[in-house]
Amino acid sequence: MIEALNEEINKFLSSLSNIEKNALDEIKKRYSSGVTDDLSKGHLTTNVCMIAASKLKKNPKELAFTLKKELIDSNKFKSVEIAGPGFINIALKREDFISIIKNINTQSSSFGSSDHGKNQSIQIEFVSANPTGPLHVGHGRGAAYGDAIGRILKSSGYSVQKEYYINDAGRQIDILTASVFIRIYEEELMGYFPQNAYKGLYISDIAKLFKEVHKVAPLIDSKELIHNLPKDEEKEIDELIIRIKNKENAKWLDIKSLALSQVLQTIRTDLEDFNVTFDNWFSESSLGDLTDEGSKISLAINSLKNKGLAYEENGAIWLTTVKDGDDKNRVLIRDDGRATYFASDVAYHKDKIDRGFDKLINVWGADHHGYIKRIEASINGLGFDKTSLDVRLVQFANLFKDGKKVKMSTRSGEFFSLADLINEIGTDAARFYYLSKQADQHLDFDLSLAKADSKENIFYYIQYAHARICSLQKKYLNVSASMPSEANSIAKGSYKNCDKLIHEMSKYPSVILRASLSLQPHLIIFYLKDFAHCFHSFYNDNQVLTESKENIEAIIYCLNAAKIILSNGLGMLGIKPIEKM
RNA sequence: GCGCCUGUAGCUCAGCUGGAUAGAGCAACUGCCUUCUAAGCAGUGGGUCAGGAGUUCGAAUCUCUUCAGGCGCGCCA
Repeated sequence: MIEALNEEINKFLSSLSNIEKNALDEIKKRYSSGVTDDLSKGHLTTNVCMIAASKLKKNPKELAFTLKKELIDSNKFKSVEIAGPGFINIALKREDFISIIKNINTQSSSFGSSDHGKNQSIQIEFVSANPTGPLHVGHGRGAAYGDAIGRILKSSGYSVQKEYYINDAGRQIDILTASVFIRIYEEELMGYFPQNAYKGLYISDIAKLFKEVHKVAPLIDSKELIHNLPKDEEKEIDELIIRIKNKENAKWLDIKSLALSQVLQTIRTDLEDFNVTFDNWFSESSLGDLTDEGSKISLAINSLKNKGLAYEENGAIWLTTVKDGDDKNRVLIRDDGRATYFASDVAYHKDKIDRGFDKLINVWGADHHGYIKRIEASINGLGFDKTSLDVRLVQFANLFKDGKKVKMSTRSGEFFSLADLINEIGTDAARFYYLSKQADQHLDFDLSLAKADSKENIFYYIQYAHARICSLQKKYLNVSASMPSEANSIAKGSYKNCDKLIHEMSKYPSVILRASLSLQPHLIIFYLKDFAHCFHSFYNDNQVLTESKENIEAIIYCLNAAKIILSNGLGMLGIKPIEKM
């Protein structure tokens, strides 16, 4: 019915005298019509008169008076009122208001979806954690967020691709490989273990597996490998890596290959358990090498050089990023000839754009915010529109258990992994609490609360509403052959108590649209909380199953719509509704 | 020092491209279970939207500024 209202409003706007086309277009763009906050203001409301008034320098109430008359004359609505500074509030005819129930039941799982995206292609890159160990709870938030906005955008009519970028080419992978190497040759190396190697149990597991699948030949010279290494922790591990690569290259490559595939498999499994899947896994190493002139990384850097944006200084190759607002220019190729992580990233983003997406979304940890300017500069430099990239920052989540903060560090091996979290509270509750606050804000994740059977656990509050409806339906089907398909007594007005519930349901599509435009899943959570409250209140006021047969049918039909709302809303968050508590 | 984010009820947070009396949960206090799941409902109290100035019909929302807190400022990834 909002469409019908807007149609009348547009007719009204066009009929205004002395209106320029520009002004008309702007008013049409800026005004909004929607569902009222609550029934005391009618069903629908529009601010068009206030918007038009400021544009046309007229009195909003005068405009409202004229519009009101035309809306009444259209005979499409039950009543029209002017309110406050110039709002127009509309009450729908009973049958139009009630039609929302049938609408939801008919559209069912697709209710709330739209074609707003017009099938534009969006690529979302998220998680992309270094494959050096299992995912921790910090990664979980990015995973939940990226996956949720993927689901929301898809339902809003976008063609979505979800991608994981595997940083499998850098120093971190070398450290991972060295860590496994040391565990494999623990005895020969006489228990030597550098400070900066990864200490997690999974390293030993990979070492053990390696020994099972490969014939482990003895080291050529174990003493030489660890003899007289630098004292500095960083230099120590780097020197060790160089020595192993030089002296034991075949073993190094075998170990690296197994370590990487094992860690990636763990990550993939953890994500699947977390109900997150990717359409594409993109490997950094596939960007190739600087020594290969035809590689993606060489082509990207040459393109920047040819445009005069990359220059040499102090033996390194730099990209001018300052003109795009960066603090300083950035190094692409180090003075020793190796590419930086940034160079790979430039090539990666070029590749993404070359693949033809209309829009790219990167979900990054908030600690990377200083990185945005330079990547935008590189996109600009490559001749693309930097506004096609939207970087969404996700703040770290602090985990609290029994009132104490849980620390996380991959290297020390002491961390609360995503898998631990899933074991502790389950995938759905974990996703729910990750998404319960704006992604770019700090989140205190309280494990005890997420598990609690108490009122303050909003996750169960919402699920409880769904379960209660399921329970009613089950009881109804004990005495009836099939689910009802009409809400006659509500339509006739002989059962009015659920109007508030219906009104609340009618807000759902606009909530989804708003969440998709702003990429904010938490809006859905807040809506669901309000909606669940509305349902619980209704449930408390009515003894449904003792009503007349006609009323029972009408209410069960109506509550099925409510169940669809809850189920669809949770579905946007990747959460399964609970049928029984 | 520069940049980004944040400051709303005792606590944790919502608040749409500026709109109607600033909302919710928890905590506190009152009530509601012989009836569909009380993990529920109804109600009461609680606010100078950090401070100040500006923009306008209208500001928690936009601009400037002060104060307070967090994060980032590598030829790391």
